[in-house]
Amino acid sequence: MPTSSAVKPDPEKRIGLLGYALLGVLVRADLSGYDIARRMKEPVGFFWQAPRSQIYPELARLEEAGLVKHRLVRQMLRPDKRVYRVTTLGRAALAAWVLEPTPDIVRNEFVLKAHSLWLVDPARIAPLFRERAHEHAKALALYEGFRRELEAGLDAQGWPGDSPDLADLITVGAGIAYARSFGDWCEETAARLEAAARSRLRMG
Amino acid sequence: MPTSSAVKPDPEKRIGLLGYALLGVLVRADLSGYDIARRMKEPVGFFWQAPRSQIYPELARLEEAGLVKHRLVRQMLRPDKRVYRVTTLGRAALAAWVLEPTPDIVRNEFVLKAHSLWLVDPARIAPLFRERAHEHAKALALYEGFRRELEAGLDAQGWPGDSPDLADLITVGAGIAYARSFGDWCEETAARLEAAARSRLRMG
DNA sequence: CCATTCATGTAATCGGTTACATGATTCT
DNA sequence: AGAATCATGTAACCGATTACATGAATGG
Repeated sequence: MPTSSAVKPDPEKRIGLLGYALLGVLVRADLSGYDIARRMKEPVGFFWQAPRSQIYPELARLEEAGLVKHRLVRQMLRPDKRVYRVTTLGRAALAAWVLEPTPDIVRNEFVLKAHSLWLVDPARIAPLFRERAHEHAKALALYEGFRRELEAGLDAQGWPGDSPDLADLITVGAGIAYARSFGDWCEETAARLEAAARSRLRMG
Repeated sequence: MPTSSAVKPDPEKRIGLLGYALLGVLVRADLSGYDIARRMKEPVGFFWQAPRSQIYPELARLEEAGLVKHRLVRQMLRPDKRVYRVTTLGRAALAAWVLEPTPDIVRNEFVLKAHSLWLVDPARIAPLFRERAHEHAKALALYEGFRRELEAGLDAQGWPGDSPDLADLITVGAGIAYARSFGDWCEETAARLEAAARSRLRMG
């Protein structure tokens, strides 16, 4: 019998990806849960999403763990709000997590459908790919606009220092890579399916 | 007061993405749960994953819904197994799902980390991106090998008919697009971070 | 007048991960 | 002798989605 005494693996609450996502938003600016939710839609939502119902309890957990703290901001025309700030401990935890190894898990519903597309008349699916290509093109234009702004800002500075600007540039770069490559794939696929539909017609 | 009588929204069990993922594997060949699990790792796992603990109960649910059925295959040197087959109903459900609209949700842990990379010394993160670029390059070579084989098979056939070959080609195409574009992004980012590290050195 | 914004949450449910449990056979 | 393969599952937990609940102020 070894010295083990049925120890529970981890009594201190471990922080998950959602927690780091929120910390990543909060290190850039002090925000209320509501404001975080907005940013989890718009810039951060391009690579990570979280609804309010997930954000509020997670903020409480982060505070319990000492990674953030809040102060009450009283307002008269709007409801009072809790504004959160990352603590030194929280900042250190986030920085340490960045250097940890990252598994590469891909879960793509559209590709999952593509895998079974052979069950369906190609003439009926081709438009779905055309449409999707169009959406990616719109997203691409948006991201490229963001990137131009960020590049202008960085050129003015000379070098980034400890501001998040370089990280922002890198992040939109990922969005651009995604939108462009999947957009191209959608168009290529649409073309292939249209060709398949034509040869089907000829063959009866 | 309207005519509503607090009806539960859906008494018939609704099938989720996991169910369609399994159907998509099973329409191609009759398999045991164990064999499905293997394919959920290797070819399908490139865009959708599922462990055995998820697969076995889901197969039972699919059978209850009449979308698959199984027969017992007795073996003498190996344990007996249940081999599943998709029913006509299951095939129709899968085909219908392919034509449904698909939300575009991206959740990328590596990009989430990149968003907070400005908290860390660039000289320490650059290698992580170099490494990741290398992994994508390896995956890319693998996928391109698959594609060559599939293309050879399709050229021989002339046109795809009702076989999954064209869908396979399209699916590896997505893998290639992903591996190439994220690989390039990783290299570009590594270069940028190395440059940032150098200018940091100069500035002290 | 109705929808939206600001602001906070709870509850129920579903989907996914990790660990546990068993047992013969074959490979190193 | 020990690890891996074939074959089936269960249980506990965690993370994420959807729906519910409240209430003032502003904009169309």
